[in-house]
Amino acid sequence: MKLNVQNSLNPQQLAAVKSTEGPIMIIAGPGSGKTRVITERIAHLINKEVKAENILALTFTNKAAREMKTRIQQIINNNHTSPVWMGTFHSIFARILRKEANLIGYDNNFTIYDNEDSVKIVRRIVTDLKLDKDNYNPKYIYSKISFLKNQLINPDKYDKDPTLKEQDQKNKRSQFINIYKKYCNACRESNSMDFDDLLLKTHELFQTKKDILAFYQESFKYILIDEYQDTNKVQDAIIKQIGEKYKNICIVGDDSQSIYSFRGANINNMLNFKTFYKDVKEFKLEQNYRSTQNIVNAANSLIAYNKYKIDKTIFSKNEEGEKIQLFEYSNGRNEGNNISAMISQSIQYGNKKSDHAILYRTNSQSKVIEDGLRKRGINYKIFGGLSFYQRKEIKDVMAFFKLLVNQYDDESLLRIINYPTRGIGTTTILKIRQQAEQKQITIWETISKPDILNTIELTKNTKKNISFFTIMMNEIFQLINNNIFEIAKTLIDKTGIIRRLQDDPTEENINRLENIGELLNSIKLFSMRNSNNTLIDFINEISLDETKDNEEIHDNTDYVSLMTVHQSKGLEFPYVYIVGLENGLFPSQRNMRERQLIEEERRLFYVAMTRAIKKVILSYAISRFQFGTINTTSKSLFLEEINHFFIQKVKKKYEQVETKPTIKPPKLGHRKLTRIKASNDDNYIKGLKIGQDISHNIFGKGEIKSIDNTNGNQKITVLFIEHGTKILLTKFAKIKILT
DNA sequence: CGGTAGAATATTTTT
DNA sequence: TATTCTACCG
Repeated sequence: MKLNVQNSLNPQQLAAVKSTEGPIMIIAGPGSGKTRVITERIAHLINKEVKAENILALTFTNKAAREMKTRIQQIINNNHTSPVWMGTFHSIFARILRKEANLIGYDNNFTIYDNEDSVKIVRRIVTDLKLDKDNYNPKYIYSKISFLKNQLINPDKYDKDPTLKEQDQKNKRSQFINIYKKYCNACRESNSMDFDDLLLKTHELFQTKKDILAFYQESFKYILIDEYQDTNKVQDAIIKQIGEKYKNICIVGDDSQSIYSFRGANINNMLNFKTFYKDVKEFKLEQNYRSTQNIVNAANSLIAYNKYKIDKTIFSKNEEGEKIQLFEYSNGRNEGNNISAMISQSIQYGNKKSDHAILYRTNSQSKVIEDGLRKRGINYKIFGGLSFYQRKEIKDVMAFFKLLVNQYDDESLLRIINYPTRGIGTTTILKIRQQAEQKQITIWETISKPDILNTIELTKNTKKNISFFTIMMNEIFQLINNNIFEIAKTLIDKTGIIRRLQDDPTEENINRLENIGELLNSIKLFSMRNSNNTLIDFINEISLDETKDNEEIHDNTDYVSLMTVHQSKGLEFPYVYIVGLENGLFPSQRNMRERQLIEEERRLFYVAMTRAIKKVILSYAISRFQFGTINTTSKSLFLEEINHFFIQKVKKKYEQVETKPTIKPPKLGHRKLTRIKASNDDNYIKGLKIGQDISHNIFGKGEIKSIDNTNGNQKITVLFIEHGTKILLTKFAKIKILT
C-alpha cells in the first residue's frame, strides 16, 4: 500500500503527518486542511505498521466522526480492516463502560439519560423537597450539576468546599448540595448514566482500577483528538490517564475557534498542553485555503483584539477578493427582505441557492429572514431544532425499550406508567415513589411485588389498574430474547400507544404515528444490518447519536442555509451573510460585561466570518422587534474592530424592497422528518376510491372524501357518520372497505 | 384523574 | 411573539 497523496500536503502539514511519536500539538487555523492532516496521519501510522486497533481517534460530534471514518476508508486499504477506535468521546467511553461498568458498581446493561430525563429528575427532587421553583430552577440546577461533574467536582468534594457553600448561602440556594446528592443517587439507583457520567465514570474506572487502565493504555498506543479547544476538564483528565504510558498524544484544534465554554469547554486545556508535557512538538497550520485574502485579513484584524490566544498568523494565497459589505437596515424585517433580494439577484447571476448561508446569533432571528425568503419563493433550510429521537412519541416508545433491558430505570418507568393513560394518576405515583424511597427499592419492585404494593394505601380500582400495568409489562419482559423488530411490534401493540394516537387523529397525532412508523423502520434496518444486534445495542446507538432530522436529507434540492453561528462551525459557503450585528444580540447581552465572555463572542464572530469562501455580507438593524416589543439598538462593537480597510463603506437601506406576491411557502425540510422510503406496498391500500364507504374499528361507518398518496404514506380523509371528518393513515388505521 | 386556560419566561448546543 | 409551565375546574 503506497500513498502518494502526501505530495500534495504543504511542508507544515506534511511534518505534522509524519511526526508520530510523543506529545504533539497541531494548531489548525480555519480552512487549513485540518481533517486531511488527521486522516493522513492515521493512514501514515498504519503504513508504519501500527495496528489500527491501537489507534484511538476522538471527535466531539458524530458528524465529525462519520466524516473521518469515510475519509479514512478512502485512503486505507480495505484488507486492513481491524478497525481504528474512532468515535465521539461519549460513544467510545460508553463502549468501554458496557464492558467494565460492573467494576464500579453498575450493571453492564445500564441505560443512558439524556438532558430532558436529567432535568425531569431534578424537577422531581426540587418538588419533593418543596423548594421554590424560581430559586431552584430545574434547568439551571441541572446545568450547574453538569458543569460541576465536568469539573470533576462530585457531591462530596462540593460539600467540603466552604467557598462554594458560602456562595449558595448568599444566593439562597443552600439546598443545592442536597439536590446534587439526590440526583446522583437517583441515577445510580436506576442503573443509569447521564451524558456526563459516561465521562466521569470512565475517569473513575481508570482511577480506581489500575489493571483496567493499564489494559487500555496498552490498547491505545496512539491517541488523536480533534477540536481540543472544546474539551472540558474530565475529557482532558481521561486523555492524560490513557496517554500516560506512551504519551503519543496528538491534539488538534484552534484556540480562536473555541465557542463552547458555556458547556464546560476550557480553552486552557489547549493553552496548557505545552506546560503539562515536556517536549511537545508544535505545528501551526497557518495557510487558509478556503477564503479570499480580504476575508482572512478582516478576520485577523478582529481576533487581534483577544488577549488569550496562541500566537499565529493566518494567511491566504487566494485572490484578494471583494471587500466585506456592511449594511444598516431600519429593522429586522427590512434586513430579511433586503438579504432575500440580494440572494435572489445572486441566483439570477447563476449562483446556486446552496452557495448562500445566513448566520445569526440566536435561533429566534430566523423568523424575519424566513419571511423574506418565502416572499420571493427562495427555498431555504433551517438547521437545528429537535432531533428525531428527542420527539415525545419516540421517547415514549424508547422508554419501554429501556425498561425492558434495565428494570431499575425509574425515569423511564415514570414516563410510561401512565402513558397511554391507564388510571394511575399523579397522587398514586407520588405514593408509590414515597414508598420506593422509604424502602430503598426501585419503582418497578414496588409495584410488581404484591406484598409491597399492598402496604400502600390505594383504592381497589387503582390497585387493579396497577396490576394490569405490571401484567402487561411482564408479558413484554418475556420478549427480551426475540428479534428486536418483533419486540418492537408486539410492544407497540400491547401498550396501546398507537391506538391512543389513532383514536384522536389530529394532524399532530398523525405526524406522531408516522414517526413511530419511522422508528419501526429504523429498527428493522438496524436488525438487518447485523443479526447479532441486540436491543441494548440499538438503544445505545440512538442514545448517543442525536443526528438532526434534516441533516440526513440526501436529496439534491437546492436551498439557502439558515443556522446559528455555532452550528456553522466546520462548514463553508461561498457567500456568507451575518445578521443582527447589534450590541446585546451579537455580542449577546449576557456576555457583554466580562472580558473573557466578550472574547468568546469575538471568537464566535471570527468563526462566522471564516466560513466564507468568496464574500462576507454583514448587517445590523437600528431597531429590532423582540419579545413582542420594538427596541432601539446600537451597532455591534465588533464592527469598529474590523480594520475598515477591508470593509466597503456602510450602505444604509431603510426603504422596503418591493416584493412579489406571496407564493405558497416552500418550507423545505423545515422541522420535517427524513423518511427512509419504505416499500410503498406496505403503506398503501390499493383500490381505494373517493366516495367509497368504509368502516373503522372505532369511528364506525364513513365515506372517503379524499386520498393523499404523497410523502410515502397514504392518508385518507373520511367523513364518519357519527364522528365527523377524520384524517387517517391507512398504514395504521384498521378499516374495512364496504362498497 | 385529566384536560385546558391563563401566566410566566425568553442565548449559544452536543453528547 | 412563541413556547412552556402551573393552577384550577369538571
